[in-house]
Amino acid sequence: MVVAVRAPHVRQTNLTIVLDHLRRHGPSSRSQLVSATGLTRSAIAGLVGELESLRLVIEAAPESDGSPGRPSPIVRVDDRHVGALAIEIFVDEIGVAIVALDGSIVSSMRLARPRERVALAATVSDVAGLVRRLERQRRVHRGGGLERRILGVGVSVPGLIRESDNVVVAAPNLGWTNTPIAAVLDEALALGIPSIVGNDADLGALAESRFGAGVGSDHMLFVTGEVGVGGGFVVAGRPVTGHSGYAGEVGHFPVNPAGQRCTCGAVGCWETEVGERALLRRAGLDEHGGGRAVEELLARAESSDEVTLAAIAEEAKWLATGITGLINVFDPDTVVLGGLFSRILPIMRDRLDAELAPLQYMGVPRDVLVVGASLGPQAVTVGAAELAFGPLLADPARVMNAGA
Amino acid sequence: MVVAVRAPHVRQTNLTIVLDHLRRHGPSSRSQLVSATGLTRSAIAGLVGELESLRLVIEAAPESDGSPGRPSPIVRVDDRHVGALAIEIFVDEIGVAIVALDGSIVSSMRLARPRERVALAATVSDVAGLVRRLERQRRVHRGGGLERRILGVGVSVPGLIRESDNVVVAAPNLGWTNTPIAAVLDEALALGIPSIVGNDADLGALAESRFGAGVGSDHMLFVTGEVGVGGGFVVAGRPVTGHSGYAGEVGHFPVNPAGQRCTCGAVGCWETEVGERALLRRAGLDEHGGGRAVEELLARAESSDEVTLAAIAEEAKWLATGITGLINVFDPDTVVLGGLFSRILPIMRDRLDAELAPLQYMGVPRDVLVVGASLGPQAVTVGAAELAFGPLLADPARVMNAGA
DNA sequence: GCGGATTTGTTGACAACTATGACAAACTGC
DNA sequence: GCAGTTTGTCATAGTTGTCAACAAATCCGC
Repeated sequence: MVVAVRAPHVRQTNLTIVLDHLRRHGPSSRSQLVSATGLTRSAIAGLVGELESLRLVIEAAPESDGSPGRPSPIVRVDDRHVGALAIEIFVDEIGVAIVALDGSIVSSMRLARPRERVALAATVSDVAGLVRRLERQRRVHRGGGLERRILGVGVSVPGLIRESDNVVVAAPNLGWTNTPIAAVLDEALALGIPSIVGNDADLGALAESRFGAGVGSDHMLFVTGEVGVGGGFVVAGRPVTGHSGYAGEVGHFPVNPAGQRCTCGAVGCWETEVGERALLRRAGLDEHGGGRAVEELLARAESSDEVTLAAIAEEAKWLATGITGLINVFDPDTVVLGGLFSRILPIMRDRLDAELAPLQYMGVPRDVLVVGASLGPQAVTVGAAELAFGPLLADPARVMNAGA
Repeated sequence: MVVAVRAPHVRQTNLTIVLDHLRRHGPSSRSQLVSATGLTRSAIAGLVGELESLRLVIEAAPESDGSPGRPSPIVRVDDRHVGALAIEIFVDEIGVAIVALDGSIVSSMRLARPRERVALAATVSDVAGLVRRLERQRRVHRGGGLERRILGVGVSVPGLIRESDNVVVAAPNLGWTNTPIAAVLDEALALGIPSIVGNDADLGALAESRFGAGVGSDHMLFVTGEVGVGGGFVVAGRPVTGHSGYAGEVGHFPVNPAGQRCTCGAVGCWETEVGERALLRRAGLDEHGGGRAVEELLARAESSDEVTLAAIAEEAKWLATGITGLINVFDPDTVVLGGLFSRILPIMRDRLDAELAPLQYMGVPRDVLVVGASLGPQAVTVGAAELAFGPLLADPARVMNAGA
């Protein structure tokens, strides 16, 4: 059912647009907001005033910029009063963080863990413990200072997430199947705020598009090399999630029918040719060697080891193959490479460009920017927080008035 | 610049929602509109009244359905007063048609043409001639009857279209490059209505999603087998066009690096393995034999010719490979197969299902419906008209009041 | 056939929001 | 200090959907 628009929706939408503009473009004067939104001065005054009373933005004294006329007050996002709890679940570690509305990480904690503790119960217990420690730390640091309202909980999981009920349908590396992580976590944390769960690559894509290398892009494709390969497509700041939220599983995109069998059962998936395992294998290292093996590989590349450089060149070739397919299907203006891919990008840049050039469709120049991610490992943290901030951004007044 | 929402936008949006609902779900009573949109009875009364005075809908007498209460008048799309001109440019023929607001084809004409006339000038001159003949026929048939206002011109071209200025960037089968078809056509037709150009596969996707096999689907993927392979993805009734309008070129999606060289220059594109040329080649027929060769192939399949059936089975295998990749990337709820694929679907159904089953991601059931297209060759006609109706659907009052 | 229950259309008062225009405030440049 | 320019503020007006009350049209049971 398509819900129609009602009169108050106008206000809600315009509040969102102003807040969003400030988050994306940084501090702006009121008059800049007027020209950016097309609204009148009075409308902007009302909207900024309401956001200010919701403590979501602050107005600073006008600064004269040398041009004639009365100077306009500067409005910026107020990063002091609200926050999101970002929870990251990886195979080898878990992390929790408090993220402010401007995307900055206020405080965070990480915990390495042995493979025996990846099961649901152990994971949730470890996360709850970490959250309690973070809370204690916050209380000490605050020292009578600011109370930051936590508005949402965003959870990153390396697996397939069903959007409708936040269930982890499959997370092969964790051994989870149909795991109701959100429900279990909500009970353990008892914060009274429902968690929202997302796929790690999708969250990375979201963060890069809003605060990282994808800022300014309309149609961004994010491809990240972790143990496997993940991806996400973001149109106009919104992730394309697909019917159930499973979109972006580019790792299992068939590129080589003569290739290797994938963990998913099919043959020749993209992630059998690119990503950590494929690269380590080609470089003659243990493909299950994890982070330590990757560091070894990068060191060897640094010292121009031939086998290693050849492996990276091969990686570039297959990366280009898949990216070409995705460009033909999605037509992005920017492709952001994350994770392992962004680390080896400087080394494989030339080869990658050379492989991409002739593969363009019909000789038509596609004008696609291929760049490395700029947020690094923090992308997932920020992305999880963005997920948690979703309701606030969609309807600022409702969310802020709810718990006040 | 994101334009903010203003008060009149509410009405515009609600008019669109009501009109759209009637087009998609067929005639509805006012009370059905109330529950579908969430608006009040008074609001619906106002909206329906305005659409009626714009001559876009008609209200029929209430029909009692046996339930208690006052019966509600039936509202349906008025298909008599407005229309779109759909122009289809193929390699071997061109077609023009008048399509009503409800998606029905009012009148149409086709013209087969020799390969010598595919150049821009000859094409436009042939199209203009055909449009004039259609106009004459309309005038005769009308016989003092209804005047149908033509609100837009939609043009289908088998090539890459730049959305921003309706230029055909590349149409290999026509030999066109950077061809400003819309501008030239506007001058030749002199209708005073700007043409909007779309890719044939994208238009087929749009039509199937609104009036064909994709009705009711939220996330539809359309894959059509013509000489090459085209595709389109439609989310919530809107085509995903990409940054420049090039999205959906699934034919040049790399599936077999050990395969054949494609006309685009790359190796192993999907359309080297599936589509008319690939199928004819495998069946031992002339791959450039066109429609006649396809009919021969279908006849042989009918009489259970072994080579032909093996070729179709191979087609099913490669079709499944590509579809799997697209499902993993897009997560559609429905995949609609068009063109050649829908014709051979009954023959390859079992093989296709068998190939698709094990290729699902991580053993998670994906619950994707794979169906044949239901509009046949009319899909492109209807899709071109939908493109032309775009402005009307986006703002009914403005468009109808403009030329009145 | 008749009255009650139910559903729906209509009408007018109301609320929410933005637009408009007049005026005041704050700055630059001369 | 004054003219010119830009911006904030305020009151008023216009548009649109909501709400509540009432009228209309149907079904059902008697």
